Amino acid sequence: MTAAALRLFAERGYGPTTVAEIAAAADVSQRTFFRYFSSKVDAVFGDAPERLAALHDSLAGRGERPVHEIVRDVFLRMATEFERETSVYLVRARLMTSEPAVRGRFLELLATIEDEIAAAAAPRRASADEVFRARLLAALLTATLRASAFAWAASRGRASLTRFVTDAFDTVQPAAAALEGGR
Amino acid sequence: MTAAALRLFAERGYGPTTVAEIAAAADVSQRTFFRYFSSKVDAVFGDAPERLAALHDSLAGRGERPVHEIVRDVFLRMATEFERETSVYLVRARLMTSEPAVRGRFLELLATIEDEIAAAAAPRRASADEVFRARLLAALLTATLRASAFAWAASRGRASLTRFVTDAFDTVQPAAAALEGGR
DNA sequence: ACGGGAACTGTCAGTGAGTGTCAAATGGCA
DNA sequence: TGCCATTTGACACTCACTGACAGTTCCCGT
Repeated sequence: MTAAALRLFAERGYGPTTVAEIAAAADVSQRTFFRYFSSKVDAVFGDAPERLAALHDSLAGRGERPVHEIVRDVFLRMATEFERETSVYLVRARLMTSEPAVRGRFLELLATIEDEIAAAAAPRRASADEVFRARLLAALLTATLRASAFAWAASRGRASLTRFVTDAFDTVQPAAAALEGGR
Repeated sequence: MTAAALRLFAERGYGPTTVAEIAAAADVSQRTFFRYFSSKVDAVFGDAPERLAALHDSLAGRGERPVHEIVRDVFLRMATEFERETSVYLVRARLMTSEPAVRGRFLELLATIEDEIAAAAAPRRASADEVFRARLLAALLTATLRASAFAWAASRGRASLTRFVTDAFDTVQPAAAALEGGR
């Protein structure tokens, strides 16, 4: 179903493709489409729940390791998957840059990721200041993913996504460590 | 018209309020509403164009000053305005946290701001690597605004927004300076 | 093999956002 | 007053999305 949607989006563009057409291409009713995806744009990010769950589990199962290292690993794992199936994810990346709605949804997903990270980084019963620091840390970390994704999309998949992510984390590392370690 | 929309959103909530109702409250036709705002959610951020223009001008008119200092000043000026008219902007902030659509629009606006900053930070005829560094810098700088805005909204306007912004920029400063100064 | 309940799917009707088209109104300005 | 341009309203239409209900499929113990 996601496959049918992405194919149609790639062929005719996001806007001109109707949900009815996607449903027909996937041999289901329109109503069924909306049982699987809560919106048209969600069909583009069908795997979001799993990715979020993976992040959540990794953060929950961290021992003493700092949050930013966990996040770095998770993001790198994601980048590797993206590069393994470039064709699929490039369609997505292109939609992301051309269609405001898709871009918006992507940003919302990143915000959810950010919430997840911020929650994990804040100590139990954190002060307002600690909450803010956790949020800022999370914002910094998702900034790496956002910048990498856009740069990758702009290069049309020719540049190395994993290298972008690695570089981004290298530059952010000191600030992140300070936010987490520092008093 | 923005005033009428915000009032209705605050009274009945975002979802239940229809565009027809907003238009009626503002004594215009529904068609006219959509001439002023390209979507329902846009009525919440009626001042976005001006703010974007202000940022653009400040960036264009910078001499030798680094981008992150300019952005810091612009953001602080915005924060001051927000705190001057708390009642209006708190409605917005609350909608931002409760309504996914509003939150999405806010994130898109931030992304546009990010584009603006990235464009200003990248040298003319930049290499792919320089473009990425500019993007990352821009992502870091907007992260400060995002974290501050959410923290402020969470505190229901009781905490100091300008202090959040100041603190955020202090922690990001080294990384930003490195991204801009370092080759 | 069979009955029954649960989960899945289709049909239908409806709401509301957003757009194109064109005519009417409005507001300077000569 | 008459002319032009910009703004507004009215109407009709598309499409995303939802609620309600009925039919279908699948799985389970017997």
